[in-house]
Amino acid sequence: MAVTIVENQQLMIKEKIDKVLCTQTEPEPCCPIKDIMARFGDKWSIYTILMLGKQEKLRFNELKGLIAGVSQRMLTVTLRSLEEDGLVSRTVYPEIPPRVEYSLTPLGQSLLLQLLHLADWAKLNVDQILEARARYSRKSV
Amino acid sequence: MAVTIVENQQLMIKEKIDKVLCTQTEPEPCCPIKDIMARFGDKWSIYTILMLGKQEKLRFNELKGLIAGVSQRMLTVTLRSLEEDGLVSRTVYPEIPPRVEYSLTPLGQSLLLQLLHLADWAKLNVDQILEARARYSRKSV
DNA sequence: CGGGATCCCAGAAGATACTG
DNA sequence: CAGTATCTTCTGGGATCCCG
Repeated sequence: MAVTIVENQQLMIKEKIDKVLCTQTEPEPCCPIKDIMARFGDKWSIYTILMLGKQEKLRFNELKGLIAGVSQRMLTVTLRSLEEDGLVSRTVYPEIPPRVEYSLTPLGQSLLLQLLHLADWAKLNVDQILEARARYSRKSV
Repeated sequence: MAVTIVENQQLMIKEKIDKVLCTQTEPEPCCPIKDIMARFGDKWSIYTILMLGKQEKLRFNELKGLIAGVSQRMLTVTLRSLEEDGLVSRTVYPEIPPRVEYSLTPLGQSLLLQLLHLADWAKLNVDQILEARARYSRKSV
């Protein structure tokens, strides 16, 4: 019956959730999602990854030009963080003037794919969300 | 040839990225990802969604008990935000003492599925990331 | 019980100036 | 050019008090 299929799916979802939550009550080792989300949940990481996904190799100021509104400090911080996690690689050419090129690592590329999935969801549902917001603001008037 | 297949895939990815970035240089209407990420990129939204995914209906203090470390203010703020976007529904029972139940809307459930995909990626790659971090910290000594 | 409103602080983000 | 250093500003979030 359709019901049991649905129920099975629900069960699988719950199992997955359990695994994700893991030892959430404990202080430390824990939660992959939260850790991962913290990486690219910030304001600039996503754009950085997307830009590098488009262009493969980019120098610092090229990136800065492509990401509207980012300050050079925040771009530095963002790139460092991504480099630290092995999502972005940084190549310094010891020339004068100096040249530094950034690109996605294979790991970074695989994350990009995930982000694009998420983007699909977002595009698919953005109207519903906007509608919900409008409804909400109307209600609270 | 394999090469052209890979190239085609790359092309599709770049097209997708273009769509996601859309008019990123313009100030306003823009970027679904960023908007969506801003919703659950914060500290507590994910946990809230996961918990409601597990339990269907939860009262405020039940939720507070399940999400380790959340303050009542932040839980309130988080729930309001999720409700505003139509991801969580809030049902008030006008009793004494008052009772309020929260649950995921269909939209929220579909987001949950996406988050679980992301969690799969995270679990699959968490070791690589930790390794990269270790390498990075060793390098900078 | 389930929050709303207010106050306050630490740490994140921005602007600017300087350097190898 | 690609940063680092420093200063300031802003915001997320905790603590507390209150109400229906």
